[in-house]
Amino acid sequence: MNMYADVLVEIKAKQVDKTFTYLIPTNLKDKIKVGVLVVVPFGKKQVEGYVLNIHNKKIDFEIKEIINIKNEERVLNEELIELGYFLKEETLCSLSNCISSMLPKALKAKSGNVVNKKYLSYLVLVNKDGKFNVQQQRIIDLFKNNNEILKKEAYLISESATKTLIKKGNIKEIKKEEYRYNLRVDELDKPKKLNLEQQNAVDKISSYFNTSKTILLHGVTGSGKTEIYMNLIEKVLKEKKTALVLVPEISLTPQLILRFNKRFPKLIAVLHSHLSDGERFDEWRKIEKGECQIVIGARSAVFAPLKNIGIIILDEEHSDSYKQENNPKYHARKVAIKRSLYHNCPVILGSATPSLDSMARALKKRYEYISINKRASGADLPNISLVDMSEEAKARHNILSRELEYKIIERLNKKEQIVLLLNRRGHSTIITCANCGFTYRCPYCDITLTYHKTNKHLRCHYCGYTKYVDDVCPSCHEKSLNYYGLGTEKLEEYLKEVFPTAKIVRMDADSTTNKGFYEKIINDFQEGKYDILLGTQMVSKGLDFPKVSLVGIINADASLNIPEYKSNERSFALLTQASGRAGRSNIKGEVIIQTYNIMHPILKCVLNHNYQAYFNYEMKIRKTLKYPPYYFLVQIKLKSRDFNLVSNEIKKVKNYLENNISKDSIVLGPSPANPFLINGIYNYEILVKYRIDDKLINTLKELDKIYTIMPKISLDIDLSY
DNA sequence: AGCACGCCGACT
DNA sequence: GTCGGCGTGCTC
Repeated sequence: MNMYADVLVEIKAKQVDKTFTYLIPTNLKDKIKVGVLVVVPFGKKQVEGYVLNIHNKKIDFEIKEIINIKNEERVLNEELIELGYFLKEETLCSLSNCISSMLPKALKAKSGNVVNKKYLSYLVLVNKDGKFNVQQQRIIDLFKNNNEILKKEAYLISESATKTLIKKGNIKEIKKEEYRYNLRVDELDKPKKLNLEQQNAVDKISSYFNTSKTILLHGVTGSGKTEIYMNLIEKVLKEKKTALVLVPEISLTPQLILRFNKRFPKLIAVLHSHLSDGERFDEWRKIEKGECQIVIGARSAVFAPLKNIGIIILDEEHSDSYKQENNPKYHARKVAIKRSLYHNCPVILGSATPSLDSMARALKKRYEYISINKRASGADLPNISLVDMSEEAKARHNILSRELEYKIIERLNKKEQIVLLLNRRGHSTIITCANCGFTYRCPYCDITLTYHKTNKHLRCHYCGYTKYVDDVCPSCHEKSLNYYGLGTEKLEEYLKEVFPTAKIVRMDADSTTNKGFYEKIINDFQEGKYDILLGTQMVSKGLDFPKVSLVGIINADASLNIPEYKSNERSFALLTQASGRAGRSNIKGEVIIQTYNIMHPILKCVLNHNYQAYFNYEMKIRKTLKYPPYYFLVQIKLKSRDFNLVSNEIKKVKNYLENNISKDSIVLGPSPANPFLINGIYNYEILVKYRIDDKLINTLKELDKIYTIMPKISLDIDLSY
């Protein structure tokens, strides 16, 4: 009987976003399974593709044969294929785009550079009898304590003697696969004794094992959530099931990985962006083969090919990093919940500052809700106070307020540590000529350039454009450039001036470009090699420094003033999380927040550690303005290098939407996106707010079709904006 | 995405 | 008369 395979060819274009049927040649019949990669003829070309289905239905059109199988091991299982279709529905991206974004580069169809397995050569003893010279005997003796030895070791004694023994048939060479990423663990950790609140949480969550319940675990900063997770994982392992742990990229520190490894030696596979393609490939296959029962990783690890999952944990569930910003624009939380339905296992959403979305669902009883109100160490939450910077600026203290400066000196004297948050990198953000008013702007984007003093250049933080700068104005040639706007570099410079004896380290995207720098800064700070750590939001996430007693937030307004509906939510989380770095162990913590908006309601909530008040306040706004979680929101962006084209088309998009969706849905815009010009491309956006709209998705698909065909313009839809 | 087919302008 | 522009449409 003829067998056929439905193959998804690896062409990302939407015009070929469907499977093509091929005849399976007899010589490949037992090798071709659902989920393997194959090479097929496609038009005049050969392309790679994924086998998504095998059947024997009669075909009424001409058909070609599969040329070859690329890899005997399959790269997709049934669940991942199902997830691919799910992603396509969620994001409106092509299926091949969705599927390839779930896989490590090495396993994607048609990956340019081939990633191979790594092998090590070993020797095994075949026959220990015979006449040997001294070197040969020493090699034979190596096998007294080992069944197999590394070829390298035998070569250390003598390469030629080793080869002679192989030739004589006394020993034999075998190749074994070697995984590239391995964490060595010298000491093991025993479970810590849980406090009452932690134990209650564990008990309650355990009662939802073998159900697909989503549970929001709302625990204050430092409440010991990691310990709860590890306790739960232990129970899951006892049931012979596996665990998937997701954390934001930034908190996937070596410390966290080590902590899990000490507790669960050899059971952990790690997936994050700092692995090489080879390492990621190896980690993936460890998981696929069932050699690791626990996966810990960032966003894309939500697709890890674990079987028989017993629990899925999303730590810091409010984090923006769970949303993929390029296509397919999925949210890891949604994928996690989808997977929990497949595996019939609970999802734990952990956070000190739950997203409004999750909290609203918890209140509606869609999610189970568990809260922890005390820090595990017994420490109190830090004291938070606000400083009015408009007063300080009058006293010429516009970078550090007198209060914060005084408190820093106090901590330096007591040999306690300080963390300072300034959410803006570079030195100065605006460079203006005092003589003629010239301001440096990016030639490709409509934003001002940021000055980076370390290498004396200006940089665009959107497109990466850089330009050297001297102190002469390019317009009037006077030496009259002024550097306004505070970034981390300038803050560092200022701190070194004010506290000349303090040891200061800066952590931001610029100081951590080299591999391992991030890790090194964290380690050094933890070991007390520095007194002050300053940086962007990198310093606010999940780090645990017991000796930090003071956190200073240099400019709380930066995040509050961003014109986006989520800016309050982001600000509350950022400020609360940053505050949570203070006083985590036995030293009382204190937080100073500097602001020009001393009356801002969000700041008041942060000040009082009052999540509930913040939640109520923000929900009221969202309700009035018809934003999520009361309404769903879709963002539609239209982009082109041709200003006239995109300005005309965006109006047509708006008309088309208004005529083809429910009358109850609200179309906002078009308005220039922020920023309007990026890298020479003009960006417009339209937002659609809706509750129930059964016409919307099809209308969006139609629009998508129109603009995929139209040249020089592209449409971008974000369904979970 | 590629690549062929196809129908109109400017050239040896 | 032909060479070549890129609009349209198909790929199992």
